[in-house]
Amino acid sequence: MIQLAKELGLSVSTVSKAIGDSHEISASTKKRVLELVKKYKYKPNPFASNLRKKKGKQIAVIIPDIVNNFFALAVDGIESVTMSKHYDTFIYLTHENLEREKAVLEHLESGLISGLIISVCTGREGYSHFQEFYEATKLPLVFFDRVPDLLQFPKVITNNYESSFDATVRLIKAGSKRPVLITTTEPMFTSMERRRGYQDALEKQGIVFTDEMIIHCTDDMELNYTILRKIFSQKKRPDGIFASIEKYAITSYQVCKDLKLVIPKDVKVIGMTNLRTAALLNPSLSTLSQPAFDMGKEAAGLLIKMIEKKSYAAANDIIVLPNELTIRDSI
Amino acid sequence: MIQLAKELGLSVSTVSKAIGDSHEISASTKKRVLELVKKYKYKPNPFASNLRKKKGKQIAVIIPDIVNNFFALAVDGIESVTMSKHYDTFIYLTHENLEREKAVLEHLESGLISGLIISVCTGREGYSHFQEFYEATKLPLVFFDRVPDLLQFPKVITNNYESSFDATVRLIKAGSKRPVLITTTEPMFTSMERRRGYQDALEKQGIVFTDEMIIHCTDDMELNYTILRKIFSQKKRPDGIFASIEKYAITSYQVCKDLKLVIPKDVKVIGMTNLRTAALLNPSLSTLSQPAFDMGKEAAGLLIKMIEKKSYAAANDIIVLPNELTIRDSI
DNA sequence: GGCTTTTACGAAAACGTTATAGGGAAAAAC
DNA sequence: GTTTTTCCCTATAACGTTTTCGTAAAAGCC
Repeated sequence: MIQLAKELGLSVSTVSKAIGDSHEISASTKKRVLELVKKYKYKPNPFASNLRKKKGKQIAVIIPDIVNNFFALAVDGIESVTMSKHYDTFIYLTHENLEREKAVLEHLESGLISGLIISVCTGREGYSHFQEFYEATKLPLVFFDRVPDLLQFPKVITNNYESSFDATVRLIKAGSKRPVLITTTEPMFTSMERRRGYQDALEKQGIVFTDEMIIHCTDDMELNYTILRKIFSQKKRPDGIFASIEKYAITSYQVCKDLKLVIPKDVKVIGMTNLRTAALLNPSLSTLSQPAFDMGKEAAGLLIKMIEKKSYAAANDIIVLPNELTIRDSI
Repeated sequence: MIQLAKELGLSVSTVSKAIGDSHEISASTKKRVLELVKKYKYKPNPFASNLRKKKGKQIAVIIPDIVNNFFALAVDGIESVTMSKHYDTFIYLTHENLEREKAVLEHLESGLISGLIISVCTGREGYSHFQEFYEATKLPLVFFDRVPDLLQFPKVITNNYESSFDATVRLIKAGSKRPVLITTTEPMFTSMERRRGYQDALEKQGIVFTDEMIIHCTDDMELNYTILRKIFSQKKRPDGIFASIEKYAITSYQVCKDLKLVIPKDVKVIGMTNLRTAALLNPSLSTLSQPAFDMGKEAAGLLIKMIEKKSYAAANDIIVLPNELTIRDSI
């Protein structure tokens, strides 16, 4: 910039202001400056700029996993916004590891970023690190999908309860007398909402709920297979599945295939998933899918609004987007 | 830091050096400093630090797409390395848009990062922006998978030629008399290598190659369906498919299903894909899959080595990893 | 014309680090 | 006993911006 100033016969302050499009600078000077900027492809040093301004145009995204269509789509949505607003996006993966999540948050307390989008890892304890992060930095935080239900932060979620209710009703109306819910052992707000929807649907449809109708699966695909196979080998086996997690729908299919249970005749299945190949499975899988891309977009939009203080009210916003039920051949 | 220095009765320089573990500082002082650092959870301001040191611990990843198992896995691999080395990772998506790719590169000339990992978007012209980026910044660049074959940069690729050769041979040995290659209209180094492997395998196996045996598909899934359906409706239709791009395998399945062509009896299929659901398709899809996670790991490892100048020789490294052929029921 | 206000620019300080050069005391070397 | 070396530490100047404040000239006002 000193170079530019010298060549233009101006001071660095003037050049800086011209680049920043300050009203203090005349149109003619701005034009002269910008021309030279273009000529030399000059780019202000972001570190110097951020240091002086005490903030930058960088945000971070913390998610459990990227090898998962839902999160990949969400990141896609986030990036589409940050790109258009000229923000840079850091990405951090926790792999469902709470310690890792805490470590990333602590690292970010250094002030590297101006805002943060998070989908928390499994487990419903230990939300305190988010609160601490906020106290320490006062930076805007936006949660999406996997949100800490007990904390007061802006969130982007889906209508898990209602859509799970609807999906379960569809299973029952399609003829399932004993539909089970496959969920995770890990406590999560989203799964609890889905479970509530499932149970309320049963009640509404006059089906008696028993504890065995909730099947708890894990992160271990092999183990899940064993668990499901055992349950579906029983004489009084379930005749419907609401798989509330993507991968459990896949395992269900595997088990049914191996046990020669015909979908949808013997077992009706609806899976909560964003898999693009759902329509190509045999039979094509009925899905309850989340508007992942839009969730990312909304979260990023909200965050940037908060960063740029265009909307102070945003702080307690909770944006609810609808899940989409797509009925295919599996029910 | 001034605060810390005051409280310890030391100068800021001493504190800075103690934190930086400089040999100029005695062990006892270091201990005192680090204790207070811990107590106050002090984190050096990265902008100030980067500004003064003229470099930082941030790198960028530029890829065409994240909603694609291959790239998601690669990012996972990259992040696993950057995380352990305490680097921060920016992510940028080009969506196969060359202009976007150029814009990101130009943006990064500001000096925000210390290194760059790229998988280029389709099209084999216009590699000059990479060269220009390098000239302007002298920053280390590592390419993976989609590499600019004409440029001298370190690369992480797979044995596309050999593995495509092998896959084609397997198709033929499984009984296909007229296997076709489905590839993209967009020129890319990887597809060209795959095509070479395919053609050489045909020749080796004594099958006469004709131009119609290369089927060009696009980014438009609807159009691809139409193209494939037309070809497979002909009386003299192909009896084997080597789908060299993930999504084309899916469309192939759809077309076969709709035309009531039985896989593998009527048509044998091998798809180049990292889809986790390949085994669940009907019939299960034989795949040639890329070691995406490892490619990401290698690329990030190489980049960080170059950044930290531990290995000057890295600059012209080309790391070749093997693709994996998994034969399932589709051939 | 004398007054205030506005416009357009520059000087200098600040942002929070790290690197360079330097210095004083203690230890080592002769 | 003097010189040299080593060990710790400090003062100060960067790094490249932005911002605050000051000011001269131009413009507006009666």
